[in-house]
Amino acid sequence: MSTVEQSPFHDQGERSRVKQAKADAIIEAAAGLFAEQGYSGTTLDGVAARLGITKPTLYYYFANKEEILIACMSSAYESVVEHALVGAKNLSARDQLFTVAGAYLDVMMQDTGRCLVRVSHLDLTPAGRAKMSGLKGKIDAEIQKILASGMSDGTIRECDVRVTASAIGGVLNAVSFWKSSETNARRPELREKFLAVIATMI
Amino acid sequence: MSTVEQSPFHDQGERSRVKQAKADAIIEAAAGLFAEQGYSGTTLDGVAARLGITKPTLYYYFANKEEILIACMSSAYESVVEHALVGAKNLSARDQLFTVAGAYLDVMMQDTGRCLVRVSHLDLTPAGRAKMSGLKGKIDAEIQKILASGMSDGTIRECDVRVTASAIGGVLNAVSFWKSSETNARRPELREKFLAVIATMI
Amino acid sequence: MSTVEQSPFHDQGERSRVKQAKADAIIEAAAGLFAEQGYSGTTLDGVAARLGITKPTLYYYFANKEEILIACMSSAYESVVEHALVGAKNLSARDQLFTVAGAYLDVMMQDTGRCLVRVSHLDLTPAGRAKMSGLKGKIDAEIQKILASGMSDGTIRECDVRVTASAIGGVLNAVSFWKSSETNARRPELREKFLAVIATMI
Amino acid sequence: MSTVEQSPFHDQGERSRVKQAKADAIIEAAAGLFAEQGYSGTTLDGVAARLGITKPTLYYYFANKEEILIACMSSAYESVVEHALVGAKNLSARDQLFTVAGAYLDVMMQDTGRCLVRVSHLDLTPAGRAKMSGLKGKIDAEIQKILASGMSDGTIRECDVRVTASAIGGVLNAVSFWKSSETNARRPELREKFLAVIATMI
DNA sequence: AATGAATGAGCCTTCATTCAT
DNA sequence: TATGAATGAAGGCTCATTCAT
Repeated sequence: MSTVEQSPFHDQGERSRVKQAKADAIIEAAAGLFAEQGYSGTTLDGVAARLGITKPTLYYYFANKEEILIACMSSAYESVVEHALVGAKNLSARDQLFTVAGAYLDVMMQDTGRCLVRVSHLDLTPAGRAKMSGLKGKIDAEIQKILASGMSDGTIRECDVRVTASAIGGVLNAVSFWKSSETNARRPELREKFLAVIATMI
Repeated sequence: MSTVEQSPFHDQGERSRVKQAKADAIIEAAAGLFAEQGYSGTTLDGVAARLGITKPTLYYYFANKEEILIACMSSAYESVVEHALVGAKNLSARDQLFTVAGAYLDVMMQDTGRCLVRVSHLDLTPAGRAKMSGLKGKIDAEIQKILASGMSDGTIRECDVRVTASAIGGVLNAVSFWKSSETNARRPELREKFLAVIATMI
Repeated sequence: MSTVEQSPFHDQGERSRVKQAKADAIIEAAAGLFAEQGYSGTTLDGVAARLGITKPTLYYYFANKEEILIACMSSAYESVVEHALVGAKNLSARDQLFTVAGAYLDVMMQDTGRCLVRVSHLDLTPAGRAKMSGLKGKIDAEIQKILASGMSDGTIRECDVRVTASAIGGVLNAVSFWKSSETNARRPELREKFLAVIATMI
Repeated sequence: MSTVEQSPFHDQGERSRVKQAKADAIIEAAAGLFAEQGYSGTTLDGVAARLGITKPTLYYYFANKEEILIACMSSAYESVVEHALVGAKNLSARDQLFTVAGAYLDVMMQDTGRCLVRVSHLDLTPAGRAKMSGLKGKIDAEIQKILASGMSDGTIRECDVRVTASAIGGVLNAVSFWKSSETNARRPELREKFLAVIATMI
């Protein structure tokens, strides 16, 4: 209609933006179902139906079911990494840990995050499992690193870093089992309360 | 009760004892596979193969695949309940919590316990899920009760019991993700270290 | 016929000439893939990719996948007919047979010809199968006719024409299974050697 | 009923004989369909239906569709090898060739043999293709060997063995394209006539 | 003239479950 | 008590084909 506002042809950016948006919609829909019904309990027909599209269309955006799950999980992990790194500099180790934990908690109260815990890594092929374990490992390693540096700068008490990191991870994962109706209603409050628990642990 | 107990034929008790032993073997084998490969990644053929029997034989001992999983999970839960209740009287709330947590940790370092966490409740039918949630809920409720009484008797610090119980559960679950080779080698040590973490939380 | 031929706009002739050239390119690309991977092993995506175009574009030139295969096969058959009929008059029946066989051998050492043998007629719909069987039948009938007339003019020995024609067809088809690297390198030699075999048969 | 005639339990031999018979029935049914409709035109539902069983049952006898095809092809090849080797000793090279060719022709007038030609090796996976090419190669090599020895003992005229073996193979394959109604009715006659053609070639 | 996007149709394969023996 | 054999049910994936642009 408006030949001035933009080229009559969708420019590449626009087109790929739309495509990305659709891929994101698939991720969101799939994550919701994975979290509700588990991975093997979720059919691609179900995912497609939730989006009002047909199953083969999913294959236009993703290679297969596992890729969709990996996209869900990656999206969650990336969200943690992204938010955790912003402004994480200049902070004491203790506060760095709160930053990471807070980011993790936020994600764990969303469907993509819930996939991380509710869907077992065992549902992935060895290749996919390696990929996801890599991401999970990065966060775990980051937490261990922070714990260690906190023991140096005195902001975190002495502990076995592997055990403590594992325990902290367990606490963070715990939120994902709360009913989404409750996490939706009390997100900031739960975030603070779980952070308070973490505070006692370090 | 039965004067026929010395009959030359296998009496009921003997017969059911043997049957129970075989059922236990199935549970053990299945739990191992469920923990290694996930629920849907485990086939009944695989379970049977591990036992050197054939698939239909499983149906002589269990109604269906889900029943086997439920038996695994129940076995784990019962082990917690059993060990946690022994001598849990007369203890301070704080020590009661350690008793329960310790029992839970012990279980979580075995295959049946690992099933509790590695197999998602989403893999169960609504009926089975309700049953398992009931058991899980009992333990969670017990922990909450202990926390509350601990806040009364002063052995546990003030906290939001639901959040804290959830967090403690998360920590306990975390052990189940450790490689079994490591938990086998360091079981008592890890038990103590994780209990130490719990100690900081309450 | 058309005075408009020098029009500044592409005239019909030019336009269809270009279109025909593109259709030929599709035939060539498809024939190569059909010969390498079989009919059902070849996807239209693959054909398009080999040409650097996209799949729907193929539908501008051909109604469907089968039409492309039919075009490949027809192209091969026509090449035989064309070359076999040129100067086939005035020859002895024996030499007419060599003419046809030689033309057939030439085609069978190219991709379109290979399609005739490597792709089964069973991959065609009944309609397409009838069409192709018609062409194949024409050549077979021609060979039978030549054999019969050769038995009359004494240049071909007595034989069961149907069986001999079938056998000759078998020999001709055999070249299509030679690796194309070898037929490319030894085309004239192989042509002569196979013709020599035919010579012994008649 | 008769406890004497045989053990009350099916003995292993009997059981596996029945199983083999069923597998053979599947091969026969599948070969017929593969020959009629091509490999990709044949569905396992179709094969099962022809046998009055259900699709999954096929998987009790064969690992997958390709294995069934391979069994068809192998059965045909083995039949050739088996019949060709019996009494092939002590014969002149020329007669050895007739023995092999005759065995091949017999097979090519049956469904399993037709699969060898009507189903393209391109429909097989690389692994399966290698296997089948191996068998095909063995027969081709045998023919070449016979041709060579025939050139030595003077019973076969001088020729390019590779080309001639290829041509002979082509002739033998040709029978498989004759309508089965006709090959069924004229089997011995066609056998002789095709052998007569072969006789002219060597 | 060409393509991005979407879909209909279909097939192979897997597996828990059953049943006759 | 145990198993060989068979099946129902279902899901992932592929691909030729269409259509709006």
